[in-house]
Amino acid sequence: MSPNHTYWLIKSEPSAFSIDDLGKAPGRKTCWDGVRNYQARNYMRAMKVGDRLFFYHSNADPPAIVGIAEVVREAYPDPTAFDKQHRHYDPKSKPEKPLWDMVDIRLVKILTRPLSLDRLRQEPGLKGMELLRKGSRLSVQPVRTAEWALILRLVEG
DNA sequence: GCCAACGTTGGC
DNA sequence: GCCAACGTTGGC
Repeated sequence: MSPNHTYWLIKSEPSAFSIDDLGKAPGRKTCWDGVRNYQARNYMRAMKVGDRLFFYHSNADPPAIVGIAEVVREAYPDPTAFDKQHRHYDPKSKPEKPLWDMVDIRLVKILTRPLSLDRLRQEPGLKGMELLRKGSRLSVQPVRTAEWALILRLVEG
């Protein structure tokens, strides 16, 4: 088993960008812009093409893992940080010295049966999962291989 | 809508 | 370097 992260979880509020939005995007691809947290950014920088991600709906009813995606382009500067009009504008990030990065992802599958946060909490094997940690707000986080495999088994019923 | 948890900012 | 104030996240 590789010591490097290969699995991740990314959060999105479905009212902002949902798994269905990803499914309807050209090529079922999107750039994952707008991340403005250093730890989340660093995790994105560690992503490799082919890494898989769980797509999680936060601020949703219910909050749940709703799909699987994969990394199709590794970290590169997030242009929304340079745009004064943009909601995620950050004057600290300059084109000649970008502070914030993004990756490109592609939808792999939409889960026919989403796995709710409640359901995940019922799994003893997921006790240490970052998503389930009290107060956890990281929007990009690593998922352990064992956690990934366990969740896939739940997905398959 | 509430509010706990968290990250960032800025005064000192 | 400390820490209060503030803004945001996200479950409920």
